[in-house]
Amino acid sequence: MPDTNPTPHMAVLFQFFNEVGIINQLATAMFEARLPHGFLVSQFAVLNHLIRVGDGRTPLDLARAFQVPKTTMTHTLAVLERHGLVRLAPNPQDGRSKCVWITDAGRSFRADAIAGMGPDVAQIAAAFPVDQITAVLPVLTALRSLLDARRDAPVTAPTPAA
Amino acid sequence: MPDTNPTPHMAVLFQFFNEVGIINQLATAMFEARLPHGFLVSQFAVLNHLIRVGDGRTPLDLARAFQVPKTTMTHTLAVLERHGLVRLAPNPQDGRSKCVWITDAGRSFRADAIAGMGPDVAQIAAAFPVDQITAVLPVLTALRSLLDARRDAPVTAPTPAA
DNA sequence: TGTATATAGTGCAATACCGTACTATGTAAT
DNA sequence: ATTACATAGTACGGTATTGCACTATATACA
Repeated sequence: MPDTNPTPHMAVLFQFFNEVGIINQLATAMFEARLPHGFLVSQFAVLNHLIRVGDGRTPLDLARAFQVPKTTMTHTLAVLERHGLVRLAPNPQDGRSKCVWITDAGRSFRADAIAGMGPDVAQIAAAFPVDQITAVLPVLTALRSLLDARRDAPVTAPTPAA
Repeated sequence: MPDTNPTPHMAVLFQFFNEVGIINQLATAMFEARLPHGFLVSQFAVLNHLIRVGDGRTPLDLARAFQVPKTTMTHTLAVLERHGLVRLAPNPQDGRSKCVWITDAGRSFRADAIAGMGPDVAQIAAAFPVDQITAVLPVLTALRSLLDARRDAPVTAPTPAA
């Protein structure tokens, strides 16, 4: 009978990914409660990114930044464009491509959203030592990089004749 | 003109939640690549939970454990039941409720899945100090608890105007 | 007992996410 | 130039997720 118990390493990683998943759900719900009804964090995140990192990027750039499939980004951008929060223009550098520009309405939307989230974040910061979050960030970033790199070169199942 | 820049605390928390979201996506994709085609981590996670914590629980217990709406758990359990991986029985303690039991097929499914994930986890453990993950876990758990508690008593602030 | 209220689960509809396949455009090799 | 191949974006379909409304059962209390 094979061993069906995960190794200690697996147990730690499972627990880690489990916490990560739950935190993600709770934080998503928290932030979405502060967005206008029907808007999603994924949409806000794109607007925020366009301001933080700069707009004029291509949809594919954005898809890579958020690690989502390009079809997902197409959809997200379509929603934002439908609401007038971004504008899609042809990419003068590449006829296949487009550039994403945030509109004034998009800037307002983001500013209002951030303002609305302020009290929540303040409450968290008051109840939880932000230092600890800061301390944890490098580990998360490093692990994210590893997972990202691994994605392009996953473990190849034991191929005897490789 | 109002300040549209997030506070330093907000910036840290945004970055944190962003990393958490991306790690969640990458880890989900990694694990799902090792599940039989079409199965999702959310389904595997329930099976894993039933073995780790014990089966015979109610759907609502499971929904709470994973912090998902009960309708989501209904759906996940329906998929698992359709594949014969869990069995739903009436709850003798409560006529409104049910009990979820994992089947032998469900145990095999979980064991196979964990075995399939082994090489990935081993590769990560080899390339990344698991000690750091272990060290980070208490912070995540504490923050998760805080978010969870906050969920029932959020900041009372004017909801955004649509 | 009877009535009001709370809780467990589900049906339904809306939509986000994402894989596949396709079009259009760019790039490289000859 | 022509051909082959690579890349950016999208249309479409399938499924997960989730809010709302509903049923059935439990609980509290008069």
